[in-house]
Amino acid sequence: MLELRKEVSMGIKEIAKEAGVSVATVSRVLNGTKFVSEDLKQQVLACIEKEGYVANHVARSMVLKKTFTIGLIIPEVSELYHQMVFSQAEHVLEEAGYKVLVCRVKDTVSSVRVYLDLLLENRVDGMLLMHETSNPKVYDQLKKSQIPIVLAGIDIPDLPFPQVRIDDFQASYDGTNYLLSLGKKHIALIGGWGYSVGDKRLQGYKTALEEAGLSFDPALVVPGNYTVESGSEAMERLLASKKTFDSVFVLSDEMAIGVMRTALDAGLRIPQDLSVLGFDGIALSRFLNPTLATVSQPIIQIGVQSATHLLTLLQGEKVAPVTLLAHRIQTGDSVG
Amino acid sequence: MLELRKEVSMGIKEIAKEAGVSVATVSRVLNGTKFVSEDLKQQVLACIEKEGYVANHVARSMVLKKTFTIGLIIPEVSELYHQMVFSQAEHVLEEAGYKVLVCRVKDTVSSVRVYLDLLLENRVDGMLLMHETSNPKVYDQLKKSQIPIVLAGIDIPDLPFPQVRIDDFQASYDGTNYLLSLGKKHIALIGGWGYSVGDKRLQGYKTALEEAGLSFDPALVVPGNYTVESGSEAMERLLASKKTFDSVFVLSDEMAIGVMRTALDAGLRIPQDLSVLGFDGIALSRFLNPTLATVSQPIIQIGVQSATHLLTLLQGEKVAPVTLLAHRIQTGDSVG
DNA sequence: CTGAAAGCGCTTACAG
DNA sequence: CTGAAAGCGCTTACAG
Repeated sequence: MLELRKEVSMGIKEIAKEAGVSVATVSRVLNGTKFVSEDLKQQVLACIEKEGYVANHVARSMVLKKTFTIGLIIPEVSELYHQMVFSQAEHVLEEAGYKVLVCRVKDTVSSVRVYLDLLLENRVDGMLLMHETSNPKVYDQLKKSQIPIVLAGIDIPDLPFPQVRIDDFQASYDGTNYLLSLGKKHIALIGGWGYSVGDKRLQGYKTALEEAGLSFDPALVVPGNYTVESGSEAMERLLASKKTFDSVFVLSDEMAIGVMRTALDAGLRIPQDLSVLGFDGIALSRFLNPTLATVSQPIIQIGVQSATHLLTLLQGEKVAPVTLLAHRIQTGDSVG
Repeated sequence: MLELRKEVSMGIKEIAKEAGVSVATVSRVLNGTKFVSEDLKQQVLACIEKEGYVANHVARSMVLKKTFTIGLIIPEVSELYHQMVFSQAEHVLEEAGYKVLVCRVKDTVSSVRVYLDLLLENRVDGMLLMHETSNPKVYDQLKKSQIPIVLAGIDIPDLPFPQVRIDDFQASYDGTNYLLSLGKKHIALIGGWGYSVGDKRLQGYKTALEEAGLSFDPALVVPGNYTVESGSEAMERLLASKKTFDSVFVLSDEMAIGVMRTALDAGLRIPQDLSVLGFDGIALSRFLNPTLATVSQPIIQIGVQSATHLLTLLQGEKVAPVTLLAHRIQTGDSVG
């Protein structure tokens, strides 16, 4: 019992007493901040080892005014793409001694605000934003937050934070042209609208059609929320519309999985009856049946670069306002 | 400039001064811990609003000796299954006012120790362990840690912490019998060995074969690390072995995806030439082509239940040492 | 090189 | 109902 209580309450002060030194000295050997004579250092280290002392980083954070924690705001849907970006970013951050506090946002606007408060109250040193929001109040709060923030894979024009992403207009334009180049005339589009990235992709699609002299048919544009399930539902809606289409451009690979499943269930052959082009280029895409052709984002780079930028900001230096990374068309058997 | 400096350093003390009350009073309206007269409360609230005061939870954590943070140790591979369990657990924890600090372990033993130190130093209130380790030192450290811990989906017999999981022996036994009941005679097995859950599944497989009067062929048992890629490689190894097998039991759905891809590339028809049975029952399994038959874990329940148990422990109450949840066979077109 | 002491921003008995 | 004051476990000028 006594043992347990000691275990819990053991602090720098107790160590200092046992080692016969001051707390300042213990702190110094713990952090290596200043030279401590070898013998004292050994005494302290011995006591720390003996008592199984575990440093208290919350006390440390308080005086340092630095928590070594990065807040990450990430949408809960579209697991695979965001997970991969997150995973890469986390490695970089971890390497630099930072922890990550993840906030997975369910799509409502209010919850972003809640998470933002949470992160700010917990005094994160910086934030990585992977989720667009259109709430002006959240914008204001972000601007006032006084901490380094990087937008990864998204574009919020009103926010003065560095962005790391692809050119979504161009990527969608290229994807659409890829289908056009294969002779497709009726290209359906599935994605999420009403926010910057989605809308830019919609524009890229429209522009490509226009330049090809094809008319834009709103009935071929169906919303989806980036989950497999929503891809499936969007495809059902397209089939139910009785519209003619020879291909579908799906703005996430996960939705494309749902689209292909529903198409196959409807008796369509891919790509003979229907070509399916995805977006993201998740690792899984190459393992699907048929393998998925997709507009591939440089996922690893987005993660690594946005984290690296954040670290740079954390050191008080500047980074480019927009870092545009290259997308590319990944071929696959789903298009032909 | 003055504005900014105020913003940053604004604390409870400044609010108190502005509102003409004591810091104790501000603290009380902030936390609702004690009755404060309506007029004082309004004054304080007005100042907080006006100044955009953001409470400092690190200071709060220090005095409360409670961080409202849960540490989660999760393997980095096998994203989908663990991600789903994590996602569910997080919802429950978040609902109860806890944050989650995620540590994604790359499979080495030493890194578990690093993460454990990290979590302990940051004074997490409890931990959810989803990653088995066989390092005795880590065991000791865990036992001495004095905080509530729950094992989610894993089984470490030497550790006195509540477990929430399926019966892995039985699940594997049932899966193998399912294939046997369809007349399969040569069942290959792909999974990860050398730790409790994997070994139990191997035993279930062996026992089922034995009871069926079939001999166990070590050459049909191939290791994989639960990623899609490793499933693919394992299948390549099986094909290269020139062994005869009519079915393969793959101990994660993600590996099964890799297995199917490689089998298809080799010209095998699924399930006519080869039946593939997965394990986990991730949401994606129903969208694959062919749809994946799998031994389905109650993923949502594992996540919810383990988090709920942790909350119970956090309140000082006890929970059952082992909570066994039901698995079931999910049929699919990959088996026939 | 080492120590005494102040202070980080809160909460909470303890008085009044 | 409200306030003065101690204390949570550290770090770091400031002296010596």
